[in-house]
Amino acid sequence: MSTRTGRPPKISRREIVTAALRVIEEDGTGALTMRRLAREVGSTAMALYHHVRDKEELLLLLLDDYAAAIPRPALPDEPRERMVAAAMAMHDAVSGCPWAVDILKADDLMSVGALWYPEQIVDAAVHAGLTIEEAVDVYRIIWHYTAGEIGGRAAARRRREEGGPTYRERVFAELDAEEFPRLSTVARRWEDLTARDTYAKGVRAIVNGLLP
Amino acid sequence: MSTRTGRPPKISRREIVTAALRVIEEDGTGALTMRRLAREVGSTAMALYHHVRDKEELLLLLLDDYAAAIPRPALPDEPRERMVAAAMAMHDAVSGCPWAVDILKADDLMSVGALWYPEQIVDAAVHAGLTIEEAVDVYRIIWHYTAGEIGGRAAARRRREEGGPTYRERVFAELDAEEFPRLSTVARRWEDLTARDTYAKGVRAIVNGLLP
DNA sequence: ACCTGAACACCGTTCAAGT
DNA sequence: ACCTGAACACCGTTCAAGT
Repeated sequence: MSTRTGRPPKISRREIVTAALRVIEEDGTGALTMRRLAREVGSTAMALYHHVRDKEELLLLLLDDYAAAIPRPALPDEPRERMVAAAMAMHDAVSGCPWAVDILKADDLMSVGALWYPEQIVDAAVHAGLTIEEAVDVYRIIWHYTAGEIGGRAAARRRREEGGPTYRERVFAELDAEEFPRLSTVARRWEDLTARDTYAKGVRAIVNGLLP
Repeated sequence: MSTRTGRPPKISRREIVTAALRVIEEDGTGALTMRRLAREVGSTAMALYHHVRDKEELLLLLLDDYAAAIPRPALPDEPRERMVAAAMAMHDAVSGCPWAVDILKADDLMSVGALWYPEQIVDAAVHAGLTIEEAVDVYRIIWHYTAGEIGGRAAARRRREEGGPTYRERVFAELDAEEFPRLSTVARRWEDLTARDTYAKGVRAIVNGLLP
């Protein structure tokens, strides 16, 4: 029997997390401030601190909530293909919330709700003949690659939205063909060349390069 | 003959950049604020805006300066080995300034001063038999992996310095062995397993996986 | 041309007080 | 127990004025 006393809560963690996800979805991760979030749940910024320790804990909650909600695809049995498929599913999941990379990378591992991906990758690697230690290495290499790819793409999009010539464009426009013979031949096509999605190609290379 | 008039400058771009690098070296990238930097050069925050457009341009200048100062290693002739060596040199260079990842990734390419690395990698890839388009893909995959690895390691170090149990530690302590059979067997060794430097292993895998 | 001080519009977070 | 308002200690940047 619950006999807790005191003022009944006006807002819940659930409400806060839901509102936070909505804010990010609508106005991007930069818009998620404690004050904005408070306004969103009809309260004050300081009330939030009664439900989450600080902003970092909030982001962690957010991530768990988000990750747990994503459906898990059926994976092929063959270990190689299973690793690639699990990596791509992980990539898709995190692509949906690029802000998560900044939280996740701190521990080079995902939140509870997202541990399914590393579990699958490590398990498949062991089935492919690696030791558990090697399998962990493989997972981490794949994760670093995934985090780098998503981080890069998120930053590129942000830059594109801001408009105006990027630093790279300025640099590439006056590239010295003597010093950079290869880069100068692709300078004008760089935008197109780098717009292609090469994630799968990279994952396959890593998997093929690391499995016996 | 220079006949420019007006008040003579008290501070120069050079001075600003040098001071900024010193601040970062001494107190980390988080300590680099316009106000702190101004104090360091004996001026006001607002005076800085007469020499750099905004903080982003300052960071770009910083990066160029830093990258240009790094000595370039001699690379082996054999294309595969050259790619690996160039990637590792790039990794070393950027490791020295993890803050650079955030600037660089926006354009998935480096500053002028650092263009040497992609040039070498792309060139070696072409010598290994790839088309220029494929070579650019390889470079980008390597770069994403490199950025992810450095970003992850920088974040891990930051976290370690802060002390206290990480989120991962808490999660791993109560990991369900039924749901995560693989991860739970390595949970207690995770710290050690992930402390190992696997960058070279990853780069070799990518190179071997992508070259014919 | 270059520098300054005051001010703007923000942050995350703490603290003492209210209900 | 939960919420509030005021305040602290910051940010990057703009603007009008000085030399």
